[in-house]
Amino acid sequence: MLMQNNAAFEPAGPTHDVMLSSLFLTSATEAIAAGKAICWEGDTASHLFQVVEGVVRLHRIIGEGRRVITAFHFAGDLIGASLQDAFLFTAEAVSDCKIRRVSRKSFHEEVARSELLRPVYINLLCQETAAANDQMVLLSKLNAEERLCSFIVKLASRPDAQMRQGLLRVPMSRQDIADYLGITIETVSRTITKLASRNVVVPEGRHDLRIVNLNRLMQLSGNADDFSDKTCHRVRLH
Amino acid sequence: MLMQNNAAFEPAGPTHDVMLSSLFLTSATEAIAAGKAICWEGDTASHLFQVVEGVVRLHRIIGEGRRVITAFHFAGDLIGASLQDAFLFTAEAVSDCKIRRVSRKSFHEEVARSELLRPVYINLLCQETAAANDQMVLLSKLNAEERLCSFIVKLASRPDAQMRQGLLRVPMSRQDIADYLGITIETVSRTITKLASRNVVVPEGRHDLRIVNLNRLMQLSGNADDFSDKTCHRVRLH
DNA sequence: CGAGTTATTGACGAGAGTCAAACAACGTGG
DNA sequence: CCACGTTGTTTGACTCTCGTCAATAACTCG
Repeated sequence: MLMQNNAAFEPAGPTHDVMLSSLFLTSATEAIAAGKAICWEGDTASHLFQVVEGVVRLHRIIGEGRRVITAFHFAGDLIGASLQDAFLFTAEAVSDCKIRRVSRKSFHEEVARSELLRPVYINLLCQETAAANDQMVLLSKLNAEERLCSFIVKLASRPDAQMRQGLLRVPMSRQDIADYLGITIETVSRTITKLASRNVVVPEGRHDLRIVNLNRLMQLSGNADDFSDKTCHRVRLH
Repeated sequence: MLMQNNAAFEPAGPTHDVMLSSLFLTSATEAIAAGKAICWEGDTASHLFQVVEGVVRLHRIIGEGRRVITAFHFAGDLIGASLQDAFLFTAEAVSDCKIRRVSRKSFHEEVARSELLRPVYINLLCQETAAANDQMVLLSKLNAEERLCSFIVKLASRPDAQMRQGLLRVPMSRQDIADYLGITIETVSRTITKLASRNVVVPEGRHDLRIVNLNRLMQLSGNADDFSDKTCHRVRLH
């Protein structure tokens, strides 16, 4: 599995963020309380959003209460860049968030106008597709332990991961993690317990994980080969 | 599950195809024998391809021989539109194929130059993401029967599906289907047998399915609600 | 501090995976 | 055109991972 970028959750790379972010700077930030929705699946996608602070989850509901989380978005990320007419997901704040919004119309006008912005935007779309492909691989072929380990590694690999002394912040609930990884909350729980007993990661409260053995964690994630160079050095434990 | 377009396998819509296709018309068609590769995962993505004839599968290999097929591409479809530097998949001919190629460089130059082509290209990228999201939902939450039914419905919904008297051509092997749906070849086989015993679809040879009860098939695909209007009328049995 | 929510643990079962054997389809050469 | 070998598919028996249901425990927040 090729991880072509470190942006496994969010599509935007750090350098590019800055450029597209400029389009959002004119609009005021809105505060979204944890659990509240930002937009709804099926609604007309009249706006794009940027996460300024906090974490957002995108999900779909299919029949009798089956929920699939298709992505998490973090500070700096754009939401809705790859939409045509309607939202293909409901976006909700995982934690208390601050967001900005711009109309889809003006966003596309600005992008169409600027020779500089255009490749950045296209790059963003490509990264979104790549991230979706990675997730397809995870959902197709990895077992529960591999899924969870690869999730934790990705979280820990984020440049803005709030980690000190190997303590990783996990803003989302077990249910969120389960729905993102295509397993149940019980399996998430059991897998964490198993990893803890083997001293790979140890939970500290509901929203923190102590990363005890990062190498082991990466091996267990089932993409050991890929994390060899690029991703590895991004993970700093202190 | 929202199916925002009929292009579930291939990202390009019929009207748009024509426009981007024009970029390929200057290059000669190449014949690719069934089973032969067109490009390899990890290689520099120096070219984009268009399928002129036949069916192509995109796949990734992860550790000890686990293969994931991320997409099938049919006549008219572009391969590699969402790539940045390297191929994120290996592309192979499912059946004997004809393809055209253009260099990524010239493709992007042409797109950048043309006010008309640009939105078409962006549209294509968005549809690719949407298709990937649909697949994520399938892989996350549908059981074997739902996966297979939704696969068959998608195949049958293609405008160019070679169907007469309810006979649907299935160019890919059971193994291909299994690797695309995230199940095993045995499960695919057993599920087809079960569907046949219930008179929903009946296999005729290895590469044809008789669609006996399309409504039932759509119900079983687990997205019954969505296929109600849009997709339904695209499926013509005769 | 206590009610409500979220997470963990246990017991059990079902769906899908694995391994292996039989079978059918297809293509080739006699 | 049929026999044969190869390849792909189906079926069976068994296993195992993960899902389900239910009870307990831990955390959070007013």
